[in-house]
Amino acid sequence: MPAKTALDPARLTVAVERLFSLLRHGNPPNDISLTAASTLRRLEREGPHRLTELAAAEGVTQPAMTQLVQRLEREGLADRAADSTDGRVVLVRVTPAGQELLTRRRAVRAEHLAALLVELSDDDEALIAAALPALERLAK
Amino acid sequence: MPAKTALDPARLTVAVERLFSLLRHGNPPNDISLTAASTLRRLEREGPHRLTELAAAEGVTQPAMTQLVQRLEREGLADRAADSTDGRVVLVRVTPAGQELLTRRRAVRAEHLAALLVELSDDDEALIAAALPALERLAK
DNA sequence: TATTGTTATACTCTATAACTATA
DNA sequence: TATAGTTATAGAGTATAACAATA
Repeated sequence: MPAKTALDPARLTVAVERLFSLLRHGNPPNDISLTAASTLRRLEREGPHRLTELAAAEGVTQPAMTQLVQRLEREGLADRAADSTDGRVVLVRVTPAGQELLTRRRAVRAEHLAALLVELSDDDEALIAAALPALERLAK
Repeated sequence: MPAKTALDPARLTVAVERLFSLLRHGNPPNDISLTAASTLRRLEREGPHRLTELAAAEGVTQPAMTQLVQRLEREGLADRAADSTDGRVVLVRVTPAGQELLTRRRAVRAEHLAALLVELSDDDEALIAAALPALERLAK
């Protein structure tokens, strides 16, 4: 049990970039974007949001979120509702089709990552499993 | 030391996506793309490559790599050389400016990640440090 | 006036299809 | 013909600036 192990941020950064790239390239051909997936997950997890809230939460501009929601709407993954108390506000919601896509996407990615994991030693897998909660806290 | 800890691929996938997103949003405004960075790193690590090799290694199409190299060239981060034995071949190389950019980028990201790490407990940091080599092997 | 959201415009990044040049 | 690479075209995804509607 190491008391104070040095963690090299540059190495972790590169590892995260490479892992993400690997995961992305194992995607189904028509996978949605990172922001689209993150937005749908948020809507699933936390319920309907205003457009402005979504843009801030996802770290994109308001126009970018307008367009993202338009794409999600066009694909039937999200829809909009009016706010009864403020005529300016748009409430974005995930649709059942959007929820199904998230479920399917999780299954595909799990499968892909599982395929990568079989090439890893049990020890390595155990180390990653042990660090996963810490990584989740780091990712906030 | 757990003998057989279950590692949930879906959780790891989401953690990687969120970490990547976090790292990306902490970037300097004019950061190069994931593929551009990965390509430059490869050229720095392994020396000059053909365009086709780069495209295959980075998991993008040949036209996409043509355009990426054109952008890198325009920004002075890479250049092209002819192959003396095959007139069709283009050899792509990282320039000194490209190497400097990689160095600077590593420093910036390290700083950003370090800022995130101060909010993490020493135990969590140690767990991640312990898992880092395994993550690097997973990312191949 | 301030807030919420959209429209206009431009650039990066990617893909597929069609093409050119060399082997 | 096959291989290496480019050009043409289209769409996603992002940004900033200007605008419209509501509060």
